This record gives sequence, C-alpha cells and structure tokens, in this order.
Amino acid sequence: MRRFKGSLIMSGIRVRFAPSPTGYLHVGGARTVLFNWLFARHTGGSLILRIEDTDVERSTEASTDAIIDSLQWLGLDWDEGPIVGGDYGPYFQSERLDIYREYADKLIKSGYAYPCYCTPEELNEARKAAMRQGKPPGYSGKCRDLSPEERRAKEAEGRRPALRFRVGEGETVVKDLIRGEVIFRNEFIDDFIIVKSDGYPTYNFAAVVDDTLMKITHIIRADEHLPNTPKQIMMYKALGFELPEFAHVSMILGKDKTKLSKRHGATSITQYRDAGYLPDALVNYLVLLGWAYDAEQQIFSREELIEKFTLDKVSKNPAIFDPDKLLWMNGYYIRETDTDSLTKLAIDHLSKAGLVSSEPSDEELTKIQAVVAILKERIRTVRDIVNQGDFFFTEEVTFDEEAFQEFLTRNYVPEMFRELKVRLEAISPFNRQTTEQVIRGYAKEIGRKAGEVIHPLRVALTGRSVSPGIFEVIEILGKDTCCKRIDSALRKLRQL
RNA sequence: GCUCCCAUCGUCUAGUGGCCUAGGACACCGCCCUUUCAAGGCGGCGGCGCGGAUUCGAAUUCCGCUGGGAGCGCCA
Repeated sequence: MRRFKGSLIMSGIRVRFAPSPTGYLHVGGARTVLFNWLFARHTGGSLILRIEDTDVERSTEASTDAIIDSLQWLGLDWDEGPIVGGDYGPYFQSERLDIYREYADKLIKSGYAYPCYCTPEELNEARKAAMRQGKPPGYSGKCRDLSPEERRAKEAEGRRPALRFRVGEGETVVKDLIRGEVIFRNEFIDDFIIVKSDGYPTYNFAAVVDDTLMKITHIIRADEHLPNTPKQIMMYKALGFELPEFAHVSMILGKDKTKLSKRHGATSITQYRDAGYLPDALVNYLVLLGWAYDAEQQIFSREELIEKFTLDKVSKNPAIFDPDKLLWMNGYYIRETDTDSLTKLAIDHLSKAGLVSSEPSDEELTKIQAVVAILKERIRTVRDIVNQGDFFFTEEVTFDEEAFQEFLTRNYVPEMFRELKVRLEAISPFNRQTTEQVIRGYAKEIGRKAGEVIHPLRVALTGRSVSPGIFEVIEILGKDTCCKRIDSALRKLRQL
C-alpha cells in the first residue's frame, strides 16, 4: 500500500481520521477511516491519524492502543500520526495545549471569545428548567456581556471560567461535497464553549486549530458532525483560516434504524477479528455501506477500491448494517484465500479451543491443512473450523442425539459396521478413492443404496449428520481412528 | 420542542427526464448437482412513502405532507 508514496506525485490532498480514545474502534469509525484512507490513496494524498484525547476523564491509553491495533489489522495505514510521526505533530491533542491556548488568546483579543463563569451544574439546571417550560434548552448568554467589574467579582468567588465563542448574526453556509449547501441560521446556534475550565479545548475548537495547522484539505466524517460544522466554520473565519472541503458521510444504523451501538450486537472491530472475520471481507463489506461503483460489482480488491473510490459515488442515505451480508462476504473471501494462509488463521482458533497446539508439529500441520482444505468451501468464518471440524482433532466423537437416533439405531447397522470395519482394515493404500470404491462396492453387495451405508458411517465417524464429504473425512481421520470410532459406535449401541 | 439530514425490493444499492413493464447483491423459496451440509448453476418472491405541480413523457425536477434519523454537553 505504501508504494503509492513516492511513486505518485503528492497531490497535496490531506485527510485525517481523528478518533477519541474512549473505547474501541467500532464499525462506524472503521467505515469513516476507510473512506478517508481510500480517498487519500486514490488521490495520492496523505492520511493523518490524530488522537483527540482532550476528554481527560474518559480517554485511556488502552483505547488508543486498541484503535491503532484495529487499524493495523484492517490494513489501513496512515502517513502521519502515532508510531510513524510526521512534520505536523504532535498528533495527540493532549500534547498541543499551548497551541490551543495561543489561538484562544487570539479569539479573546479579537472579541470572538469571552469567559463564562457559569458552572456545569448551573447550566444543567437552566437546561432542565427550560425543558420543563418547553423552551429550547440552549445557553442563555448570561456571561456574554459581563463588565470587567462583574468578571472580577466572579473571579473573586473563585470561579474558573470556561471560554465561549460569540456567535454572530446571520447564517452560516456549509458547502458539503456530498450534501451540497446546507444553511444554518446563527440564531439557532448558542455561544459554545471552546476551552473548558480545566484549560482543555473542546472538540470543535481543537479540531479547527489542528485541521488548519495540519493542513487538512478535506474533512470526511460522519453525518452526526454536520451540526457542528457551522460552528467550526465560524471559528475558521474568526481566526482567518482558510476553509477545508467538507464531506459528511451518512451514518451506519442498526436493524432498528437507530445509531449502531453495542446493543445491536458486535460493533467493535476486534470482535469481528476474534470471531474469525477476514479484514479484506470487512473492508469490502463496509465500503459498500454508502458507496457503490456501478450496478453490478460487489467484490473489490484493495487495489480496485483505491482505483475506483470517489466521493461523488458516496450515497446520502443512512445504511443499515446487515450481518448476514457480511457473513456471506466473509465466506466468499475465505474461499478465495489460499489454504496455507487460511491454515495459519485456523491454528489460532483451533489452538484457542484447545484442539491443536499453537506450534503444531509437521505431522499435525499437515492434518490441519487437510482439514482446512476440505472445510474452506463450507465455512463462513474462520472460527467455523472449530465448530465444524472439531471431531478431526478430538479423541472421541460427541454424538448428536438426533443423528444417533436417526441413523445408528437402524437394525442393519451393527452387522454392517462389523463387516465394514473388516473391509476398511484391509484397504491399502487407505485414501478417499480406495475407501470410496470399497464402501460403494460393499453397499451394492448387500443391496443397499450408498446413502444407507454412508449416513450411519458419517454419524459414527463425526458424531453428526452433517459433515464434509465422507470419503475425505475418512482419509484425514485415517484407518485406525475410523476403526476405533466404528467400534465405539458399536459399543454404544450395545449399551442401549 | 427546536435545528438539520435522509427517503427505490426485508437489507445494501444501480438509476441524474424517454434505454425502467426499475438492474445487481445479501436474505428467503424452488429446481439442478449430490452421500449430508455447504459451495456452484438455474429460476422465483419482492420496491420507486403519499399528494400536488412542471413536462408530450417522471423513480429521476419543484412544492407540500408523512415517515425515519441525527444534533441540540465544560463528550467527541
């Protein structure tokens, strides 16, 4: 992916992903980075990763690590930011406090910002009171025009002010690449806080300063930020900054059409990784949520995505996250993955389940590969290998009660199994072709349909009525195991 | 409540005034293949929210309505 750097003339386009480290990277955030990443790679621009850790209460280093980890897993790399550095750092907002101070001072001097002495509690009360009276819950403008004396009096009370931005008259127009012009009337926008009383900047303010200083040209982010944009534009203007382009991507919703959240099931990227999803599948699915190249194509390689992704094909309407389609796509990608790579992933899941060792011997590895090869057509997550292939690695099979009743209690089974065992023991070499020949031959001999032999045998060997092709199973299990399992099935039948 | 956004099959979408009796994908159903289950192939079900206007002609333009969503924090 990095080959785009250097081989293309830098376009000067700079985009960013700016998560707050207050949790894991979730599906919505992942789609936002993905769009930014694709836009950067498509245009030969740069992607900057900036950590917005100005919420001292909720930000954690663990979250930063988790987000970075997920990004790396997804294969979405950044050109500047944590780990890789860059010329416009620091890339943690908590390390840029003096910069915000400087610009806050400018706003105070130019009259765009003023101290507000109301406490969060007072504000909260006022909000509630307004709500009770059915009025808009906004800021009253109480500290807007305090005289120097009044300010000194408040200071004397020991109040530490927050800084508010003075919203002017008129209207603010957001020019959005996806939505066109959106007009906000300033009268509906309250004087908002730009610096908290603890000295930390708020999101809206810090983002404007950083995006400008980091020379961000395009802000691609989720729709929920659209109402923030007029506020930010006012600050750009007040500070004499040049406006970037904005592109607000619609949101990803859950099945109930509300903002996707934990209660909709898995939403963190790491959950999908652990559940056996492939990063390419997730990326491919996510890009389709709000973007389409043409009427037909569903599957896109990274290279194709980079080549074909443009903002004008991003749709405006919110998209509902559909786990079924993701699952289908993951299955598709699994089938496309070569067996060796898939085996590596399978070992993670199998060893976690205690079925194989995490550093398998050559012999064990060969077996795992064989299992993966026959299972990859029918699984949809890598973890399915554990669910569907556990019997390859266990000593005994666990019988599915229903399957046992249906196929093993048939009256012809005991005799058939005894004879089958004798015949299997005699086979050499023991492989899928030779065993198939013998078993089919035997079925014919006793005047039964192949299925009448195969189904009971499947239950004896795998414990269930559903499995990969029985002769492939037999080959991987090997002669000894097959005979042992026929014996234990017979033993269990005798105990009835 | 206020502000803003959005509106094509159940879901993701193609569609930018005539190529649309609306195309594809997932899901669902049926058939084929077949030792089961998948995979694969073939077929089916299913949609332009409503009302006006513009036009020879509207899924596509405009207005209204309705519906859904988001935002209204010293969170980001």
